[in-house]
Amino acid sequence: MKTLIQQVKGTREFYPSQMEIRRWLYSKIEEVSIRYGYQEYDGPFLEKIELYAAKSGEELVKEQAFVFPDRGGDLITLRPELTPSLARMVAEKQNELVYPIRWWSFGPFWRYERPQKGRTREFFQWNIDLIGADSPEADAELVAICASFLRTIGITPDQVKILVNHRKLVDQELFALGIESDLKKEVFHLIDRHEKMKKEDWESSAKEMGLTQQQIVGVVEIMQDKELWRKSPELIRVFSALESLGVSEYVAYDPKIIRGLDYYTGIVFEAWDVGGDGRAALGGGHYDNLVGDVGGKPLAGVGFAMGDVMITLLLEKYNKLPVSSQYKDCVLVTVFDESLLTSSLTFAAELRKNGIKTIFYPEIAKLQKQLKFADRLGIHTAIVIGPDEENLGNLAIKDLPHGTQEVVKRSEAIDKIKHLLAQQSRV
RNA sequence: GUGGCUGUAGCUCAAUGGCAGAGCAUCGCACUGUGGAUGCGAGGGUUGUGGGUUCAACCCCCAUCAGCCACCCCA
Repeated sequence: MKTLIQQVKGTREFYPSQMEIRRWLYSKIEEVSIRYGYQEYDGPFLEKIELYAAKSGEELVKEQAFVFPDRGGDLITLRPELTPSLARMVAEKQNELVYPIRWWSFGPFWRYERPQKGRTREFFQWNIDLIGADSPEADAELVAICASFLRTIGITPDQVKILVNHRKLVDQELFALGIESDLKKEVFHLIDRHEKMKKEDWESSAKEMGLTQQQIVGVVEIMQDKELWRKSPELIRVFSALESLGVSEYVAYDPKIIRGLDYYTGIVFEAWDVGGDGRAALGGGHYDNLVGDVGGKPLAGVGFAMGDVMITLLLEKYNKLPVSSQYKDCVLVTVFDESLLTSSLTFAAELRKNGIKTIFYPEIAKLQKQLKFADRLGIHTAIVIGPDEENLGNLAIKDLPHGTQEVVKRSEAIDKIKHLLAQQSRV
C-alpha cells in the first residue's frame, strides 16, 4: 500500500457507486434546464490567465487558480469558473446569436484552495445563464429554475431556501447613510460576513474601516429589515413573478445576501440549508456588463452556478440520494463445470440478444461462490445449467430475493425471465 | 496562506511507558448441485515517515508528510 502514488490533493475519484450519483445529478440538471428551454454548451477547460485577470474576484485568479506555463511560455489556467469563457463565446458571435440566449453547462472546474467540508480542489459545476434580457421576470426565471431543481431532486422548502437580495437596493440604502464608492465595497464584504463573525468583532471592523456609529447602526438596521424589499420596484416584480411561477415557497428575502463576485449589479441569490451550518449550495445574480469586459458590446444577463459537492452533501443529509440499482435488472449465468461452459455461454449470448443485461461468471467455480457473487452485487436473477437440466433441455431460473427456483424448458426460458424481471422491477 | 484535531490490520476503532488487540470484511472448512444464516479455523502490522528521551515508546519530545475541521475566499 505504501508504494501507491497519492492522488493530487483535493482531486476526486469516482468509484462506480459515486459515478452513479454524479450521472444522476447530471440527468436531473439536464432535465430541469431543458424544461425551461435552455441549450447545453461548454467552454475550454484550459484558458489563458488573461481571461480571468480583468474581472472575477481578484483573489479568485491570483490565489485560487491552478496556473502553469505551457511549452511556449504562456500562463495557462485550469478554469476556476465558466462565466468569462461564456462571455467570450457570446462576444465572438454577438451579432449572429438570437437573444435572449438560454444556455447551460455541467463540467469540471479547479480551484487551488485548502480542501474541507463541501469544498475540493476539483469539482463539477452547473452553470446556467439567461443573456440579453434585462427584466425582473428574467431574474425570477433563474430563481425559479433553482427552485424547480430543488423540487426535482426531492429537497423541500423547509430544508433549503433560496435567499434573494438586490444590489441596487443595498446601494441605495448605503448611499442614504453616506456610504459610497470604495467604502461601499468594504461594507458589502462586511455584510456578507456578518453571520460568521462575533458581534464585537463585526463592530470593531466596521469602525476600523471608518464607519461612524450612526452608519453602523444604519447598516445593522438594513441587515435586519426583512421588509426592505418593498422599497425595490425590481424585487417587488421578482417576488410577484415567483408567485405566478409557483415557487415562492422556496424563496425568501434576505438583506444580508451580497455575494463576493464584483460583477453582480442587480439581483443576487444563494441557496442555503435552513439548518444553518455549511456554506451556500448555489449562488448567482444579475450582471449588466459581462460581455463588455472581453471586448463585446455591453449585454445584460442573469445566471447562477451550483457545485456538485455541497448539493451532494445536502442530498446525503436529507437522505435523498438515489438508491443504487445497477444490477437489479441483471441476470447472472452460472457455469456448472467445464463440459457445460459452452452451454451457459451460449445462453448468456441469447439473453443479451434479447436485450437483457447479463453477466457471465467468467471461470469455473463452486456454485456457492457464484451465487454469493450474485448476492453481493445485488443481482436478483441467476441461471443454473447443470447436467440434470442440460440432459432434458431445461435450465433453472433462480429468483434470489424470494429464494425460489423454477426449472423450465430452455425454449421458454427467455419469456419466463422477462416476466420475472418485470415482476421484480415492480417491487 | 493562518490555526486546531487526528494518523495502529482492507474498514471502524481499542491498548497506565512493560508480549500490538477486537468487531466487520477476506479466505478455508462444516456444505464437492445452490446466495443471505450459524459455528469453527486461517491469513493479514516496520503502530504514516525520520530523528530524540528512556533499561524499555503505539504512548513522551522535535521535525516531516497525509487526512479532517475552521479562517480567508468561494460552488
